Amino acid sequence: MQLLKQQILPLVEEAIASLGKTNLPVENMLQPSRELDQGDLTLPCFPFAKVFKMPPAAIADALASAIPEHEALGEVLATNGYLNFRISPQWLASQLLEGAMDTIHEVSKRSVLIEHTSANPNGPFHVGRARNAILGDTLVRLHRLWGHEVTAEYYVDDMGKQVAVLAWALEHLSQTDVESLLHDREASNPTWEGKADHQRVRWYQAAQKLRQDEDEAPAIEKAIGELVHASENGNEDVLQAFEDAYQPVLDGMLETLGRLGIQFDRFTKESRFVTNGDVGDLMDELGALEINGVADNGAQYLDLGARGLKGKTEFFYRRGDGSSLYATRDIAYHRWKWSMSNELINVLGEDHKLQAQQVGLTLEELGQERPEVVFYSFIKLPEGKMSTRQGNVVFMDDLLEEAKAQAAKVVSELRPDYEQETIHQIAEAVGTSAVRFNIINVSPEKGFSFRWEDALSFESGSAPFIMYSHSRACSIHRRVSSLKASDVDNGLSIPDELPPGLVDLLRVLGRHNDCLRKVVHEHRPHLFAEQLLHLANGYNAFYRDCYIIDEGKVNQFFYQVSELARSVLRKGMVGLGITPLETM
RNA sequence: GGGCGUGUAGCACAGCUGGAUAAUGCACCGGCCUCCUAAGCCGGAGAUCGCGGGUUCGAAUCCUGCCGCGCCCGCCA
Repeated sequence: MQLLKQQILPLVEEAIASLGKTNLPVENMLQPSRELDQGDLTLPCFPFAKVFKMPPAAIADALASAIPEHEALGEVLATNGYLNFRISPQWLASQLLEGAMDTIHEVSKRSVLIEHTSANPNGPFHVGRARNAILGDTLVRLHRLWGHEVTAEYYVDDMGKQVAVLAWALEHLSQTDVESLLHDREASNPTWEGKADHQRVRWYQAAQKLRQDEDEAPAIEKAIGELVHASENGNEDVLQAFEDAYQPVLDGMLETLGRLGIQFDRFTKESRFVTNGDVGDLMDELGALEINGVADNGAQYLDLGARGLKGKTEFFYRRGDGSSLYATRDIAYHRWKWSMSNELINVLGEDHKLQAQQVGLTLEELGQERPEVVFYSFIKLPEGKMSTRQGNVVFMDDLLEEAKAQAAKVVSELRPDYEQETIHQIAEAVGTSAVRFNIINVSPEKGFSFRWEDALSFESGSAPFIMYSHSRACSIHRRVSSLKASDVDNGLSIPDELPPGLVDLLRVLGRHNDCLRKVVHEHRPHLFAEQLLHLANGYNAFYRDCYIIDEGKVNQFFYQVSELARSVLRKGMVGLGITPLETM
């Protein structure tokens, strides 16, 4: 808890100096207490044992009696060799109500470019692919909450084989061809009939199937190869045909993301770096590097083994025919990104780890920094891997519909008096928020299993739990606002005795910005999800212990605390992409 | 075969820049609506932290060797 640490660090350092030593790394050792019932900050005294030639417990005792009284300190207790500091709840309350939470953000404003999602525009999002978007968008929101200037960017893969396949299929296959090729597959869900991502992915899948066919394949491969080649040489007609093929698909995908509250500030097309000459210049520069190598057919690569890469060390950036590769364009893209921002963050699936290494090492070779990368593992289904080919995927659109339907069922049971329109609004907010939370709640590097049961859980440990606490605070706000001024006690005095639920809430609030700081710097949004759960939990306990409106009179102190919690909850929810409903 | 990641209660997961009784949710058992929304609150039970060594006053956390799972090792994207 930084709030307390700032106050007492000098006291602790003096106390240690009084035992005869200075220059010990006290600042790092004074840490947030592991066990919250022990206190707020803890100084383990074991490492001091050798220095002072005393048992740790005796050191803790000596330090405890050497710490002077301080307004911020509730109690200082030495137990089992630990020196525990408990914050004064009254002091904490006064600090928080005076706006302590608004003032401790960093002064320097950074401009951060976060690239996420960047999925190939060839079909609808399934839950696995959507993890990228949810993670990325949450990072965008949390950085903004922290005060950074953020650009959210989608890198559009508008050239290369995947789009070529789609464009070829749309040009050469009729609807009848497609459906007969896919006769053994599940039909597409009629709900999404008007959505181009669900429609056109059938053409893509049909073409993929044809490419497996021995008789058909050679001619198709030749045609697609020509398209790819033309796109990589910047052929404008071909690029235009590609765009006509993928743009409706991309629009459909973005519609899904929009429902989740995910938006982008900029779309940058991959072909841009080919047509403007950046890729060509880049390849010339790479060719002049010391670690450059040339294959028999003229293809070029960098030997990154010389720069510490293990395994396969040759990184090819230029084909034998002189054209560029995906990673080459990615490097050109990164140099362009660096020209605009002082921090780059990419969100990538774990399958891109090697590629990210190659891009990063090459950027360093060119004298540029490497971007920070947040990798995530794939979401599995209980039946196994999520795979479009095998048909065992959960589409985001289907999940969102199901979540909304479940939520609507719960709302109409819980609030029978609500009108249909209200129920739908609440259900949409609850459904989308729950889906986001269920995914962001898990640390990115962990591959987790998607289960409908969890995704549609609206109880403790879910987004609706947080939303519910927030709506309680809103309800109180509305009631107080509607009271006559004479019923509101204007004096703000903090009582000597505070109920436990209130103290817990204050302490959660006191830790809130510590958590946000960590999350923003270490790119670990799941910890912020946990913090909001604690906050909601804390608010519920406070709500239980403290009657804000009692017998028609408002307790001003309680009300101020409730209002602070309401505001922190609301901002935090926005930070996670949870809709802050005022009633539910 | 090599590289990277992961393995924590029946299930799903926090904690992993070493610190005191391993946190949370689901499921399970018991209690709380004449009082600001019970999508809530309180209590209970449930864990050889994958297995074996090592470093340390102290290891879920660091090192090492096994084992399981995932991803990668294309002049694809």
